Amino acid sequence: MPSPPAVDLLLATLECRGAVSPEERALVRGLEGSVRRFSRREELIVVGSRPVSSCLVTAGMAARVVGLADGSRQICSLHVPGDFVDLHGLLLKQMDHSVVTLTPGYAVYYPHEQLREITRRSPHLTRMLWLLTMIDAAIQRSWIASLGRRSAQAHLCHLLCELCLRLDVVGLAARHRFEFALKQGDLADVLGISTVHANRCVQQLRADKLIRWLDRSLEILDFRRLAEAAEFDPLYLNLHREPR
Amino acid sequence: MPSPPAVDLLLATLECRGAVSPEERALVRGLEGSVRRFSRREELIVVGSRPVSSCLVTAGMAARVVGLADGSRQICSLHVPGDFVDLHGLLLKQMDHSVVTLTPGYAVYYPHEQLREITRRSPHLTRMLWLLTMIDAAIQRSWIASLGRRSAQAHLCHLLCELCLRLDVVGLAARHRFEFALKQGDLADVLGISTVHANRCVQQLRADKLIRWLDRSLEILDFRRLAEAAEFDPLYLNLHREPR
DNA sequence: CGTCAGATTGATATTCATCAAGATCGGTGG
DNA sequence: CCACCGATCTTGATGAATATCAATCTGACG
Repeated sequence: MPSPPAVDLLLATLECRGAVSPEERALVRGLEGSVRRFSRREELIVVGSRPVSSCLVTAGMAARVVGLADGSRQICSLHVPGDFVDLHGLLLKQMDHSVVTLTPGYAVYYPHEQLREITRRSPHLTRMLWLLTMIDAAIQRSWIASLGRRSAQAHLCHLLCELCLRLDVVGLAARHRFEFALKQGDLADVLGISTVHANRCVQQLRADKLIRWLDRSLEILDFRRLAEAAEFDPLYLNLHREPR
Repeated sequence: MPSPPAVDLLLATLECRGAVSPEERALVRGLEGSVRRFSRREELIVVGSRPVSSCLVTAGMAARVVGLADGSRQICSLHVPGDFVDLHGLLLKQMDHSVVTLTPGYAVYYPHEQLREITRRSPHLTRMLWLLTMIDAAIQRSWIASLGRRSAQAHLCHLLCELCLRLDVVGLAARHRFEFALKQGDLADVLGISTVHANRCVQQLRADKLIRWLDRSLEILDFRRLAEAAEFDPLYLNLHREPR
């Protein structure tokens, strides 16, 4: 499988949030990144490094990871196709966390110089890139709320609702069904719980007939009930076009 | 007590992260905001609203809050003098959370139009404002790591280390001593635990002679040990000037 | 067939929540 | 001045959520 068209994914992600003019579209299409194929458990970006390019996922899933001294780790964001994993590296010079892959896939690295050029040429595109990083931050806030105040069970429901909508933006979640190739251990590192407990939460969702999850493919059987269990409100994903 | 000079605080926050040229300084000094005095438990920004200005705290402490249906709430960021609480409102149109005050203080509201004008006139200042929002996001990531993988005790240690350094940037934490007027219930909403448990964690820090906390004033008695207990690494706060 | 990673299950231990009751303290009306 | 009040802090007892440890089970694959 070759790498999916990176620029189309990026445009889909942008256009879901606001209008993109033909000139701006041309600017984005002018980006030239280097494609990288990855397998599971590769380090796309290393903590402490000073990247000179930003990494867009085009297939598969990656995660930002903070490692603790006792060997445990916390995943502080998940990235699906169309996501800029480290656009913030354009501003923050030194990485305070790593980015690792959770599944096989593809990524494209765009040199910061090209992105900076875009910020010089188009204030509106600059705002849209900034907006992408702000949506990222909004997702992090919702994760904080889940970690702090939701049960592990509700947290898992919330996560699945979020992923389904985010994948739908890039056309990867038709009929509430999407590829979900995480190991349960990775899921535990997202939810901040043990692998054993993560497994029990998954079992519960299966028993409640809320999801079907077999072999890397996950289907949400009843989105409404899942969203209710999680008090899920998609407002924070900014899935509506705003006037410029 | 009158409102502290807002622009100086903002400049201190910016200059701690990078150089500001005289012209840029003039641009910032040209900002005209409206001052607001607040007491505890006021809502500076209401969830669901569409702000037309961004709010800079100049004295006291404010927090972004997500409320859950069962009446509980999670604080997903704390804001100290010099912090733009909702700069992201410039990009994200509708607020996905509220901002409430945790202590009395002052805030200044800058109309988005003025901020947008800055982004038109100075690409470098734009990047610095963007950087501020990115530091905010980095702090949120570290909170996620604490919520997910640290004990409540270590989480509290980490929080106090962070606050001490952030307050030091604006000169409000000389000799590891700063005003900390949160109620223990608010602290619990930061840490994602119950008030009772928060109290026990505080007691423990007192018993270990790591802090003294009396009457709104908190002193860190042994920063090094506190940082060790938390595995605190200040890298994420970006407290070093980077070349433009 | 043996091996290995991952999923699952059961038993037990820790952490933290909840409930209830005092203790403390500043403010307030009489 | 003093009794009272509400908010907050503190402490103890008990229960629920989650971690940890240890097996077993499953399927992919050399």
